[in-house]
Amino acid sequence: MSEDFPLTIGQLANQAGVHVQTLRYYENEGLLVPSARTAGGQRRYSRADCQRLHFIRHAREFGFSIEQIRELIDLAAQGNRSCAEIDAIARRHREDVRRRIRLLRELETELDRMVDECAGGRVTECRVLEVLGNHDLCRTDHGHAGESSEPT
Amino acid sequence: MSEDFPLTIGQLANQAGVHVQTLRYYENEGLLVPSARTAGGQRRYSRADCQRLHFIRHAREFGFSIEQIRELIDLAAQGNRSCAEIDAIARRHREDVRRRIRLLRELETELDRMVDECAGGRVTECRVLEVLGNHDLCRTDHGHAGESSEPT
DNA sequence: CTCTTACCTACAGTCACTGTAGGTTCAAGC
DNA sequence: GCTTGAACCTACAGTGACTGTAGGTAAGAG
Repeated sequence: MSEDFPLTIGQLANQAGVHVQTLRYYENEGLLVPSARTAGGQRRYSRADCQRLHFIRHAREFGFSIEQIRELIDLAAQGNRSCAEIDAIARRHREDVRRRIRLLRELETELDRMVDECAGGRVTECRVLEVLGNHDLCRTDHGHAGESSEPT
Repeated sequence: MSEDFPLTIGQLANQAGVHVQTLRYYENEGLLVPSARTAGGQRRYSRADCQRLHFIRHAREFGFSIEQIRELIDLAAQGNRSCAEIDAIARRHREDVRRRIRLLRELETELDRMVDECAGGRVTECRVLEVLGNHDLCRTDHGHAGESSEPT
């Protein structure tokens, strides 16, 4: 299952469960530059590169942005400093997640009312269309709950 | 406050609280084609156009995608049909919202553990970095909670 | 008739990838 | 050493729902 280091891009992608293009993208973004290349220009990833990728992937699963991960990696490299800045990034992200949950729950409430009140007749008397056409039928000021393009 | 119809793009944008470019984008997408243009080529929006925009904006606030809104408008135009398809779109969307809430709550749990356990010392002993570097420290299989690029 | 404001089209940028085209390198088998 | 096929390379376009910009045109007031 485990292969010898250094790994090719395909071996690393396979091991980490990401696409080859994703690794090239991370390199472009300066997150994961392979520690070597062959004479012919092919990427070779060391064990440290591999650990770094796992850190990046895990942080992505936690919903941190590429930019935040870049900051985390930069801060992590200065082991002697206080970890206050790292904590601040994580706390800010948690606030963001909480805010998104709040907005989505308001949205769910409105969707529940809309869907449950529709008696299922003709289109002309559809409650869903009625609610969408008239903001006064909403209980909460759901304002901008669903439309922002923020990640889940 | 209210202006006479037909409205210019700027007047309509102002009234609806969207950017002028957004209206041009909706036209490109076939969602809101103004019912007239001046001899010089400037857009003029009727009262019906205005109502349609409010429908679109409200649906966007509900988190429906442009594609879903296109379908809703198409279905709404066939007033005599059963509204089952409209309900289905709304129900599917509600399921999606619920799934996103579930994933975000798992994420919040992990972030809570991570942030709360960090004692705030040096970077080298930072719990946040430790958790991100080692998936075994997670309680749940948060897998793909935070990384998908779905809208809030 | 001028001036300013608002409008026009067309295109690039956002985010975190994903997909494609067209060409090159590597490692294995002969 | 040579051939073959898989994996690799770069560069660029596309996703969704906008937002921002450049360079030019129309409308309406004075």
